[in-house]
Amino acid sequence: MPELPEVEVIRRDLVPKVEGRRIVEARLAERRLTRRCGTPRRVEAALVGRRVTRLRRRGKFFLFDLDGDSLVVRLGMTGQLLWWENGEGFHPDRHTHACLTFDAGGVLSYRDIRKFGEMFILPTAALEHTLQLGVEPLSSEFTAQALREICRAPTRIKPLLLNQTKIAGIGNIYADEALFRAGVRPTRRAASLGPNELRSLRDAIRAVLRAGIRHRGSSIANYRDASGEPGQFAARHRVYQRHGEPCLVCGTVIRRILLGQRGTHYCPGCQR
DNA sequence: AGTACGCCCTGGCCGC
DNA sequence: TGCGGCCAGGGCGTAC
Repeated sequence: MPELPEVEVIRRDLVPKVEGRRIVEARLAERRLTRRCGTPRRVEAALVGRRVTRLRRRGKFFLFDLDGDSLVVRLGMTGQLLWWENGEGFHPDRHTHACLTFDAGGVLSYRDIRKFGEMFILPTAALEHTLQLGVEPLSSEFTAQALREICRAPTRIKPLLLNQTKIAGIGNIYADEALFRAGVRPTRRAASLGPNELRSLRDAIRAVLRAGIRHRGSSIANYRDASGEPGQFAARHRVYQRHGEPCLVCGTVIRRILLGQRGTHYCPGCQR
């Protein structure tokens, strides 16, 4: 499931391929992709002939800037953005829902088994207002003080970390891993966290996201990078999907509970 | 305001 | 071998 690190890995791979390139052909074959706004035909028409000036990331969203407008891509649970140099080896299958051809011949395809992802176009100036995303956790704005403000809420800490309007880009895997590294139980009320815990959690969030990027993402289910390769970070998960196994730090059996309808993994020994 | 729950969607897995 | 049933879960809408 692509979260901030996976999106960032793909973005970095794609930057040298697409930045400065012009889109010569666009095909969207799935109506659901544009459900938030527009239609497949309108998005296709808005893409052809446009040059990608920059490829940015905001939370879990890709932003392909097109000189005034931006193509927004979110991968949902099973989305993949795959790059095919000169179109070589590209064969769309039943899960390939979109395909962009660039002026140098490269092809960017969008594949999504469960169709939870989306793809639409907005004026660049409207992005922030429309997407309603919180602070970027890897930016300098994400200080312990910023996290303290976010945590002034009666909610439990884990659902808060998953709230994209508070902090952008954290999903189920990195929330569980960050809480483990910070020694904080996912069921704790956010407002009950002390200064040391807030600092520790802020540092843990940044460390785990950076580690995820360094190891090219977590390949649970079907995450693949732009070249179709899996990431290596899942082997370094300390709690996520390790329930029933001993904690690597204290040996206590990792537990799995439901929190906000999400599978939640934690160590009862290390997390208080 | 938080929290619960259903929905979307498909492949993988389980039990029979 | 085959098939029904269940599960995962990001984000959103609805109800309480």
